[in-house]
Amino acid sequence: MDTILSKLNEPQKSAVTQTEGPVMVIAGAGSGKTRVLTYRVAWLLNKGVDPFQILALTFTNKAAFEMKERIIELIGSNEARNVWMGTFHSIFSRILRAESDKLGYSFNFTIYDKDDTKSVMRSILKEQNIDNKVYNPDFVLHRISQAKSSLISANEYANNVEIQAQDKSINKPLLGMIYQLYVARCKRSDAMDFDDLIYNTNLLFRDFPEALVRYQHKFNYILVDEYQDTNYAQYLIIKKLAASHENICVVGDDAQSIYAFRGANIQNILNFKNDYPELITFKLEQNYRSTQNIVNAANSIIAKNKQQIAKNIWTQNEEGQKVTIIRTASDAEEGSTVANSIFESKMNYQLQNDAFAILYRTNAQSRSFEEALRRLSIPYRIYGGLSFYKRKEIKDVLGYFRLVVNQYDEEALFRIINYPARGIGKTTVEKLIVEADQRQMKIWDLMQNIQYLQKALGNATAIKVDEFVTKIKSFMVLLKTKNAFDFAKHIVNATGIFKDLNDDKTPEGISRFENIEEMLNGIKDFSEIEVNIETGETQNNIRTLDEYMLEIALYANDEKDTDDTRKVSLMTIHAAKGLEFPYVYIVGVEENLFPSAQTVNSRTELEEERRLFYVALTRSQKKAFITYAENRYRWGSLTFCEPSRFIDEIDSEYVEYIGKPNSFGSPWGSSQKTKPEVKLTGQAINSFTPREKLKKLNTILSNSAAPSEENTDIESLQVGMEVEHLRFGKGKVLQMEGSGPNKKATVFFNSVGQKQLLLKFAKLKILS
DNA sequence: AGTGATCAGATTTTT
DNA sequence: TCTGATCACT
Repeated sequence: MDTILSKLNEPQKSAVTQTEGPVMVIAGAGSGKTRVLTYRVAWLLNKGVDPFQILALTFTNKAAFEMKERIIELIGSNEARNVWMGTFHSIFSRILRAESDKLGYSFNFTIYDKDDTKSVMRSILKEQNIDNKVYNPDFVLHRISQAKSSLISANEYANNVEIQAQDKSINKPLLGMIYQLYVARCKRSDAMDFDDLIYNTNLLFRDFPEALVRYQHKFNYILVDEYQDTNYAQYLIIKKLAASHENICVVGDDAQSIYAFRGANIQNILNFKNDYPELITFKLEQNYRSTQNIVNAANSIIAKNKQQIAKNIWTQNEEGQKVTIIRTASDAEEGSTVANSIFESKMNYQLQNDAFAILYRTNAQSRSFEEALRRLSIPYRIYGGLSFYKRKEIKDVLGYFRLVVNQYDEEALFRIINYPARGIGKTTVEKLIVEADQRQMKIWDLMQNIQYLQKALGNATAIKVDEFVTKIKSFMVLLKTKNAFDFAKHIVNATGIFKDLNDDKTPEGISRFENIEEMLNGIKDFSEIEVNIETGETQNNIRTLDEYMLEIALYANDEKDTDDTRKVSLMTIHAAKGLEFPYVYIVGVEENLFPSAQTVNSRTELEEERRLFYVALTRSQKKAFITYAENRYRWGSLTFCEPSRFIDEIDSEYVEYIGKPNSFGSPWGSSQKTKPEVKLTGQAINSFTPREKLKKLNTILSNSAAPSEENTDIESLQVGMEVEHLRFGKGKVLQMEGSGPNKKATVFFNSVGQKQLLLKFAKLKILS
């Protein structure tokens, strides 16, 4: 264990070994936060603490998984698997299932995702004849989410004089009533939304003190990662659980708080000391990730924020290259510029695709980069966006799974009751809803009473509904006996979904079919690998589909990559939190996009955008690029864009500007400040001479092949010729393909073997 | 009841 | 540009 400690610096060491009492670790970007958390858990385990007594809350399930893997490596034992480690949502959903009867839910309660909640909300508004323009479903749901994160129940909301007055003043007096209806509707469906998982845990601990005491006793050591992003409801859970032993360690960085829009309360970290007067605070200020230039540039940005804990982030790393700011004419050019730049760096430094990340503010921006990367045949992977589990065909199949597990799941029921078509249309469903309402029954219970059905729907339709019910019931019988894979296969066959999609030979149909197959494969993997969560042993028990459902409900966003090709990463900055890449491109850095138009009128929101920019910049290890376009297609039409204020805010000492020769005025628009023109004074750490560097930039900036000396030569290049490459030395051309700017050559080099080169970039000299 | 066409609205970020 | 919601037609 001492060898482990030797890998830590002084403040890290203290943060790891101070296991008793309340501890707060303020960890600057790249200061080894994850390392401290990992080592702290390893340290506890090594001291003999029972893994079942450690609760470690992370921000994503992926982070939890990776941390467990590292701890296992560190202590050389699978014991770490038994640590209660995961997101607030996954850990407390586990606890809620165990205690579900206390709160009036069943063990198999469904977790509604955003699509489900939106659909619930839409149908409530429709039933109540409420104008969904005034009561925009997203707005209403956001409001309800805020209330739940502040532990305000629907009844409290509806009866609170102040809230009601406030809602009236924004002309939305019905919000309280809608909230009540929404809660009743979820309850009736035996379903919890994401906020309920936290809210109901609070209810459990409030109303069942013996349960609270049990968990207080169970979790002797509590760790919370990304503490700056917790909301009030989460904060209170932690506070209650830690109350008896106070062995609580929170780790975070106020400068990286970027989830206030989701209810995160930055005060949780700023006020932590008030709750625990004995608090010991450690600050991790040495950055191990980035070059000096990046650290300094990031510091100069974040200094513009008023609300923050004082800290001094520094690094011993090399000075590095300046942050390069690139102007392009359009979003399409932005895409090709970035793709070309990646291609070039790959060639020049022999880098892998996974050394690069493209970070943007909104998911919608990914398109131009996808297209440009595809044109250069650079593999990429988009994180976030439309995840696998959100695809229509997948949700349809999941609808069956869900209904079989929980028959009261109305969202699932409505989705599949007529898919594939079986003659139960919209009118029938509406009649069912009305009838169930009148008889004060749940829809599923009503559907089992054939007399009621006949009365409400007529004989012919009643039979169809009855057949549907019989089918679902037959699935329910199989659920407990078949393993997940066999069961899922049975469902897609018995319902006709498989045949339905197999018959569809359009490209979309084929892709849907393949997605279903992929899901079945995923389920197969699941049902074959059994890891006992209590002991960590693998067993041969069958894993049933309801277990699968529990697993995926909260993992819907961590889609796993199926092949292991190294790829360029494309993601939003939010999704990039906690990650690092050698080369980072922050793109679309324009006013009204980043910062986003909705945030520029409020100081707190603007500060959050600035923190977001800080997070983006501090993802980079070696080199950061910032790009913006002067024109961009937004919702179909071309709009003019101005560079973001954040570009101005970086201390000019740490940046270099690149733009095409400005044909109309200063490249900085009408900006009053004098801006440095193209400035290339950065002390390059690589071997480029300034002249080569300029040439490189020119290449980056040109979309079409820039005709340089080499390129004119290249026109005459043919198979069999001897060539010389700047980096690889002498070689022989084996093959040529493509034409114009996309002309490629396969060359065998004496030094490194066979390489494929895009002639536009490869600085080849013809020798013979 | 089911299908196809037309039109409006969307873009902030996510467990 | 793309998705979904609504409407008209079969």
